[in-house]
Amino acid sequence: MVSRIRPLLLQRDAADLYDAATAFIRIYQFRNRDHALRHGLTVVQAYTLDILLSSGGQSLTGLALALRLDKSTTSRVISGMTQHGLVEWSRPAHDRRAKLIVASPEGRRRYGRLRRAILRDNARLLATYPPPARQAAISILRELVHRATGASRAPSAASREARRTRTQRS
Amino acid sequence: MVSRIRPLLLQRDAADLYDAATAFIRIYQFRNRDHALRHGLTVVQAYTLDILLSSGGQSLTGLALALRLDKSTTSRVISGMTQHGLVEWSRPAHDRRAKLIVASPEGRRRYGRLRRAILRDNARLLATYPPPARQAAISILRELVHRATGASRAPSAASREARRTRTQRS
DNA sequence: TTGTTTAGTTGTCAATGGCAACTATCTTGG
DNA sequence: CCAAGATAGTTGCCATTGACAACTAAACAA
Repeated sequence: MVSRIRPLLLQRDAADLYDAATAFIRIYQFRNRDHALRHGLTVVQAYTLDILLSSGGQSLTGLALALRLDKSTTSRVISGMTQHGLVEWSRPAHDRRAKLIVASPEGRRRYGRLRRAILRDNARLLATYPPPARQAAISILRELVHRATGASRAPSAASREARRTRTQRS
Repeated sequence: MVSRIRPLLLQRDAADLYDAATAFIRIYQFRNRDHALRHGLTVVQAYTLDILLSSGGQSLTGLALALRLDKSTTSRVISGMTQHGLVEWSRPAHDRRAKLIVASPEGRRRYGRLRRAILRDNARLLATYPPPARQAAISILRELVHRATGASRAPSAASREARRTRTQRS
């Protein structure tokens, strides 16, 4: 069916991508976690604020989809963040079951500081690249994200939903 | 200390890298988790097997360092994996406190299947790139990992800080 | 109006992860 | 050799993450 000649090189690149991506993820994940903790946020809280700030506000269900978490987990996350004064919410007039969740000033401040710290790190990381190489790196990451989003879903309902929401958020 | 002219361009690229990396991490993380679960492993178990197989065996402390987990967590992970027949361990003759932990045949099998599944995914992802672009993507990822590893390690200071901050957080 | 669907919450369970306190085994300075 | 310290792992306790199921309340549809 498919060429017997194709594989070897592709196989090797696929393996290299796996190893590189794994390492990348682990490094950045831990780095981001350290940064978040230093600024008094957990990783999930930072993601939540990211989503709230870039979208201007979300329902709990929308948030759960964007975070790819269960509604129940999301509900508890928001409850914790409300207690810590990181988010605020109100009942939209047109649907009194729903919550409209937004970042509080304090949440905005903390996320802003966190983001700036990470950006400083990234700038240091990129500083010695020539700009075209920098942009190449970024656009390749974007491309991989794009492909992975479109392609490899062995779609649980959750993932399908998540994709839909994420797409319309951007 | 550094130039005031510190280019706007760099700022922008740093921000772009942040967004792209964040998206990349989230996508791959969830994809890997789905894959792992489908093959009867958790993410941590998959990483553990990866480390054990590529190193040929580890002490618990070494594993904890590689996984960046606390010894206690690692101990419990290994205990679970032992019960599930994914790893085996022995007491090295020269130190009867220590554990030498290795992957069991079953662990090897499952990890192998998981890895092959992910590689198939990656191959599909890369298939339509021309090989030089593929390799560029990979080497950029590697380079970023390399830089992040060499650079931003202030691990003890970072963790200490993080701990302190977390503690004083109400 | 009466189902039905939708938005969130709560109960329960398991896994993840950290810190502190503990046991058992080396290792070293006298 | 031996007491003191360092190391390797384990366990107790706690908080968070995460899923699933059962639930309440509000909105919607026939």
